[in-house]
Amino acid sequence: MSDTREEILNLAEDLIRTKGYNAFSYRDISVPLNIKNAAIHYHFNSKADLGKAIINRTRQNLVKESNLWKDLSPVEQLNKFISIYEKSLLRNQICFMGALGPSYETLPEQMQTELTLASEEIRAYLRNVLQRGLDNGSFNFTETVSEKADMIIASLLSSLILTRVTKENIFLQIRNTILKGV
Amino acid sequence: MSDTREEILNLAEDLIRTKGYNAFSYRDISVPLNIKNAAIHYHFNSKADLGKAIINRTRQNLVKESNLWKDLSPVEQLNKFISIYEKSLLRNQICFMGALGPSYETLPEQMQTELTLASEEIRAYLRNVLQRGLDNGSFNFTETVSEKADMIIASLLSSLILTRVTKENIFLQIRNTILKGV
DNA sequence: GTCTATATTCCGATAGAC
DNA sequence: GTCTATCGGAATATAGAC
Repeated sequence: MSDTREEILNLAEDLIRTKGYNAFSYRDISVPLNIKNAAIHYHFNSKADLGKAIINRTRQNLVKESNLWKDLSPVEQLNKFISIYEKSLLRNQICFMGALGPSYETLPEQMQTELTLASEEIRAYLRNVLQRGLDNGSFNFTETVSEKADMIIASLLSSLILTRVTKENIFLQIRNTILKGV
Repeated sequence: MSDTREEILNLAEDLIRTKGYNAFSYRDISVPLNIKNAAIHYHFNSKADLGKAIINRTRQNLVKESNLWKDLSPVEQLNKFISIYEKSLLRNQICFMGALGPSYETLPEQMQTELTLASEEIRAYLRNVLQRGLDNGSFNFTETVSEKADMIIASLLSSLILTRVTKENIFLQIRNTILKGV
């Protein structure tokens, strides 16, 4: 992959996760990268293609990372999962689901499809971690695995949003509560 | 307040909570209401003023509703609080915090201020309900009141977003988990 | 692969008539 | 209070030269 293409993806992802899909323009990419908007269109035919590529790359990243973690204990894997959100916080980003989900109805169909696929993969991954933790006795909770997974994902997603709005570190509180509850 | 002004507020609120602040235009309001965009500008000088008025109205609604509920038990008040989100779900809306929070950095300063004030009021209200439930023995949890309140708000906020993206009723799962945990 | 130049459309906002 | 008319700017996208 060309450097330019990757730099466009990196910058566009940051823009989506700080400002949102509908609030960034090609200008926000072309100026910092010192290129013209025609150059962006060479790499991505449309803004929708660019958006889709970003979600798809994130999906692939989860596959890669979960492969790297596959020999870790469920406890360690849960910590790795939570640390993804912590890294976002340090970059003043929210997660891509929290950034794109609220404007789901306005997204091009190909982005909606990609986003829904991503949500299924993330939830399946976490359900698997939680089930194995229950099986080997390192986790202990009364909710179903599905309920617990969705609760963890939901609270982490919002923690990044609420940290922005409240100007308090809601993420830290949420992480504490999650770890107490498994 | 004139009918037109209120109809603008109602429609704009729905647009924010279905599409987002940056994704709706005056056209989305003027066409359904059969008015011209100049008429909207008569009632609200700028889009920022309109956005601020919507958040402010929501703040006042919470004050009014919590006053109506003030003699209910903590358990009943928690159910009323959760039912606010359920009503949003039935209208295919997300809550205004979930709609505006992700694009916080792009909002006019007066909307940011109003939104942060709203978050403080909502959190304070729920903390109060939870504390009184602990005091009279109807709630039982080990987290701090502040942690519990933020966990509940965060999970409800995300439940509406995730219900859209996953096309499953995440809200129902989240509500079950919340009620098991207090 | 990147550029210049431009097409097209839409946006929020305002002036002034009624 | 609502209208017509218009301004100035910004958006995505494309054609064609280099």
